[in-house]
Amino acid sequence: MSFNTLGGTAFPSPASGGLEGWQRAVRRAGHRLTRPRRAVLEVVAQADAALTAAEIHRLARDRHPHTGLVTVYRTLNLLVELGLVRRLRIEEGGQVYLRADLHQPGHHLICRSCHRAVEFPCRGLEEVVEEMERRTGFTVQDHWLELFGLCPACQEEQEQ
Amino acid sequence: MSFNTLGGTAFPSPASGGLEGWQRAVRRAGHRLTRPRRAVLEVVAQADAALTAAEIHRLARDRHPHTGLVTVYRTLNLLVELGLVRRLRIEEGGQVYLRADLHQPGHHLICRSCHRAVEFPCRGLEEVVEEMERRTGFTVQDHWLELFGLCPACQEEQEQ
DNA sequence: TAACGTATTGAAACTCATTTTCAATAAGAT
DNA sequence: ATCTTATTGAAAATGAGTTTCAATACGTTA
Ligand SMILES: [Mn+2]
Ligand SMILES: [Mn+2]
Ligand SMILES: [Zn+2]
Ligand SMILES: [Zn+2]
Repeated sequence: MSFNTLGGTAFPSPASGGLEGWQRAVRRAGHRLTRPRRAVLEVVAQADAALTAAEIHRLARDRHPHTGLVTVYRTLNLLVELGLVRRLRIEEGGQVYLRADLHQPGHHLICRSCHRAVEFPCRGLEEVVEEMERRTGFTVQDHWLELFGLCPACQEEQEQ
Repeated sequence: MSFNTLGGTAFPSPASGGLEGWQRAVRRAGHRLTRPRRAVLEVVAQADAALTAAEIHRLARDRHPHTGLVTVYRTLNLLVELGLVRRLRIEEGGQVYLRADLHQPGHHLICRSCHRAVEFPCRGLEEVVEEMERRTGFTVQDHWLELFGLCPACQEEQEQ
C-alpha cells in the first residue's frame, strides 16, 4: 500500500461508463477533442486511484507520444472545471488528480512522524452517526474523520 | 464558520507556560537558542491561529530585524519535528503552522446554521479504526471526528 | 475533399514557496 | 577569554505549476 494512493484499488469503483461521457462533456463545453486531450482523458477516466500530473503525463505518452506536460496540466484543469476530476493537495505541496466519483472528502490517515496523509473511504460510520443524532437531536448532513498515528514505514523506523 | 478556520477560539488554549517550555525542549534536544530562533518561537508560541511562514517572518522581524526567511523555515521544521507545532496544508496549496495544542483532535457536532459546536462522547468507532489499520498498515493513535448538520433549534426554525 | 479561422499545442521562460550551499558568525562549553 | 562548531543569511538551486508565443491541427464550411 503506497502512501500516495488515494481512492486506492482496495476499494472498487462504481461502474464508470466514464470515458464517452467525458468526451461528450468536453465537446458540449465547446472544446476540441485533440489527440493529447484524448490521451489524458483516457488515462484519468480509467485510473481507479489518484495520479500526479507527472504520472498522467507518462501514461498519456503511451497513447500519444508527443503529448507535452503543459497540455496535461491544461487538460486536468479543464476536467476539474467540468467537475469530472478532483484536485487533491497532498504531502509536500504536491497535487494529485482523481476521478470525482472516487473522491470521498474528509477522511484521512495522517502519520505523526512523516506527516503524510492518506485518504480513505469511510465505511461503517452510519451507526455512530445515527446514535449521535438520537442522543442530541442534531440532523447530521456530513462528517469529517481524521485518524492520527504512524504509517508502516515510520513504524519500522521506530523499531530500530 | 468554515472548515478552514484553523485555531481560533474553537479550541481554547490550555494554560500555555508554552514559551519557556518550548525553549527548554529546544535546548534539551541539543539545539542552541539563538536570537532568530527565539524570535520565531515567541511569535508561534503566542499565536492563537495558524500562520504562514511569510507571516511568521514578518512578525519575527519585529523582535529581531535581521531574521532571515530561511531561518524561519528551518526553525519551523525543528518545531514540527519536536512535536510542538503542526504543519497544515491549506486548500490553496500552501502550508500553515499552528501550535500543536490548538490542533487537538476532538469530537464535535457543528451546526451549519448557528455555528454552535457541541462536544459528544465518541462510541463505536473502534471497528472503523481497526478496519482501516488492517487495510493500510497504519497504527492509529488518535482520531478526530466532526459531524456537520443542523441543531434542533435551527431545524425548527427552518420548518417555518 | 480542400480551404479556412482559430483553439490548442509544446518549448522555453517564468513564478513562487521551499530547500540547499557555503563562507561568516555567534552560542555556549571549558 | 578562548575555542569548537551549530547556526546564520545571501544567493543559488529546486520543483511543481503557469504564462508566452509562434507553429500546428481540429473541425466547421464550402
Ligand atoms: Mn464517511
Ligand atoms: Mn473518539
Ligand atoms: Zn510516516
Ligand atoms: Zn444551529
